[in-house]
Amino acid sequence: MTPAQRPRVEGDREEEIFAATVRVLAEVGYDRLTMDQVAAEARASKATLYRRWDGKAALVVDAVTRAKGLPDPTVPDTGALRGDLVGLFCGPAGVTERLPMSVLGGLLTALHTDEDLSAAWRERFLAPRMAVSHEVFRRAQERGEVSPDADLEVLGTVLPSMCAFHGTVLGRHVDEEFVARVIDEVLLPAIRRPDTATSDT
Amino acid sequence: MTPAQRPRVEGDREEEIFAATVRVLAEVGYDRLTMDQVAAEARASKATLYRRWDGKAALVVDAVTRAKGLPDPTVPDTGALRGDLVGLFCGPAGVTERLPMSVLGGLLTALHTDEDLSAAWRERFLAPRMAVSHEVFRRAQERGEVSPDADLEVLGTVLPSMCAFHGTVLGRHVDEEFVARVIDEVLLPAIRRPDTATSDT
Amino acid sequence: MTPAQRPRVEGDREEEIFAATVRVLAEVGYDRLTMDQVAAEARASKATLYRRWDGKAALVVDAVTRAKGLPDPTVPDTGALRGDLVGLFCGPAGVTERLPMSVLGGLLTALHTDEDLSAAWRERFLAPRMAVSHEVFRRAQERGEVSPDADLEVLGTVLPSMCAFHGTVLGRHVDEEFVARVIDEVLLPAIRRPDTATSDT
Amino acid sequence: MTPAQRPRVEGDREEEIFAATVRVLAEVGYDRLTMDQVAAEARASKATLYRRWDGKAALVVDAVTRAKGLPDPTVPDTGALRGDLVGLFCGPAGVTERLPMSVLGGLLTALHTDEDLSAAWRERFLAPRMAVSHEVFRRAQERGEVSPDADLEVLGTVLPSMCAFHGTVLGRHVDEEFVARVIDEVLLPAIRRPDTATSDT
DNA sequence: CAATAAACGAGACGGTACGTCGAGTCTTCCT
DNA sequence: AGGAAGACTCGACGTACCGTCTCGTTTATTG
Repeated sequence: MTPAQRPRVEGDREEEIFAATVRVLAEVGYDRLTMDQVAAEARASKATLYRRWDGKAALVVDAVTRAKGLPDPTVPDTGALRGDLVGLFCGPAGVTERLPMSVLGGLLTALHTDEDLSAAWRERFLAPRMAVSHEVFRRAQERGEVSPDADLEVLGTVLPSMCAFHGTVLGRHVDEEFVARVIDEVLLPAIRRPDTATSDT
Repeated sequence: MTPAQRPRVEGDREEEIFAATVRVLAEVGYDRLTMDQVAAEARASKATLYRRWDGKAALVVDAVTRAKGLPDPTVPDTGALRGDLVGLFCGPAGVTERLPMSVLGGLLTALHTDEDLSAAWRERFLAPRMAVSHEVFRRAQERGEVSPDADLEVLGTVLPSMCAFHGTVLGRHVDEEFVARVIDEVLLPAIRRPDTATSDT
Repeated sequence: MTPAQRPRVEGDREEEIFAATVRVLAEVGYDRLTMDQVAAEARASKATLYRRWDGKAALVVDAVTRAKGLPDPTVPDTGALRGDLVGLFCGPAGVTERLPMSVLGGLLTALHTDEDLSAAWRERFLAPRMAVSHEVFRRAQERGEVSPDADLEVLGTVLPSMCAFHGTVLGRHVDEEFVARVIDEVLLPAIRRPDTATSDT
Repeated sequence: MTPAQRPRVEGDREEEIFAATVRVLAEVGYDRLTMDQVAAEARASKATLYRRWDGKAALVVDAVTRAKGLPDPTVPDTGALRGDLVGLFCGPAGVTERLPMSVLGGLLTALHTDEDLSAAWRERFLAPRMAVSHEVFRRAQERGEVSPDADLEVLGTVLPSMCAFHGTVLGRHVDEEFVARVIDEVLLPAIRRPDTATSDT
């Protein structure tokens, strides 16, 4: 048998459970993930899981949000809006990986049902990413790339929305080409500075 | 004890089951809908449901797709892109109703898992709606409202994407004001004919 | 397609259905026999089966009772009780075959539940066999082999009872050796004429 | 065969489930007993039932075999074979109660199909009872009531067989009168000691 | 350094929904 | 007109997963 599995320091244990959760998540996707499977993978008991989290959805949200090793969205600074956006969405924390779409698709049901969960998801996962995106647009606006009266809140949502739609509803793979296409065909033309939008793929 | 067991015409039974499915769907939402409930509502047996459909998701997709009485997306013709889009998205088959978002959110899990189902969903539900949307843009292009070299495929996806994102992921209500905002702040500026995009809210 | 399946004369059709029933019965036993299987085997529709019989049990009872080709219990006459009994129970209509026990075991549930069925079973299947058995004892009594005040009703039930018990409850195979043993160790000693019971195996 | 598992208390839960099973069994009989009903009666979940038992038949066999409060066959000792047999078969664990026949009839189908079940039934239910019966005969033989060369195995089966046959196949009620009749008309005459068999009803 | 309370692994449990199966009923179409 | 074909309702089956619970064990903290 394995040598004595001692109760860990609180933070430690959570970390391992998060890791196990993300591992299972990546392997079978959200809806085929079961609590028993996570418990087994983490050599934990289900009681331990439910002691800390409200349920499967809460655990997954927490894991996806707080697991170590998960890439953080970083604010790139290429000096131009286009480069910043491509870097942000196609980087390590971007949407071109398979996992985010799988998780998002599976969570939607739960998000729609559970208000607490929905709030947690928005605050911990969405908000930081939207903030980074917003920051990118704000800087572009400062540089004069974006019209001063542009609606940054809406513009900042275009790319996430379209990536999510493509990845989940349309079931197509979200790659850099798609991201670039949205930027070039929708965002740059829409920011009302045609002179800076002449760059093409 | 058999209340009016009328002879069933070809496909009659399906109609009734679809109706019952949509009824339950509207009442409790996708994830709280159970096959037993649908069976009871339709005075059908579960065997009948499973004989025709692979499961809950397949039944719901079929029902949402083929049930009589569901509003069809119609091509409005107001003579201007903005009016057409508002009419399309805020009309009876639009996205401002509560049902479509509830259903969409619940289905995504299943869509992600089952390829057949996903295909059916795209072909029967999405494709017609996307076609209508595309048609609206095509006519606007003919009228000269939209630049001839605009990427209609991407532009036509902007509004559905953003409505779906707002309604499901962000959990906000999608109303006419939001639709108008997206049109005015993103779409019209992006179509590269600033002279026709001067209309404001 | 199969060539025209014309409606048959009533008795004819029943005969074929009985044959199919017995065929299926012999193959899979009573409890694994399904009405669909019988219908398919007989190229009949289930409606036809249920038009004539009350259900599975009734059909099987009727088939086992009235199917052509099934051996009838015949009254042997060897001049001695022992020979008559062995001939009766180990002959073609005897209990040493596999089918009767399989059928009997399966029917018991239904017999216990349905009074009509139970009556039919007793009248059509049991009664004739018991009558033959009784006749054998009566003749032995006339010959003086059996005491005049012996209780023929009980004695006549000993062998069927014990064969049924061995075959169904104890799950052992009923063969000629067992029949002979019961006759020699129980019946003959019990008929109160020790002088005629000295014959041993 | 159950591996030493640990419910709340060792075997506690099983006891309750057995009790519920026997209760339902006595109320509606074997074939109208459903697993859901037992689960409800025992406030158990079906999963619990199926975790421990293979199905309805296995549960019932186990319950009838191991439930506390069920009367055990006890070896009476009246000093005479006749009294012992009447006491054994008409006592609290005897065959004159309604339940045993109802259960036996219902189980036969399953016993015939499932070999494991059949073995369990024979070992746990039949064997102890047959052993008691055999013991009664053995003592009678020691006392000289029964001929030393009598076939006790067969003789011990006569009464169970005939009671089972009467109760299930013939559908007649098995009462003390019938038991006495079999003893007096078959068994006592057959034991080859006419001098001790002169006792009449 | 032993005693104790907290956290834990293991996994049985109640509950709910699932998807399947067979009995028996019913309609339609065909001959 | 009667039968074959087979869809239909009903109800029970056996399974899967969620979230709760109990038990015995391990660990960190106290007396």
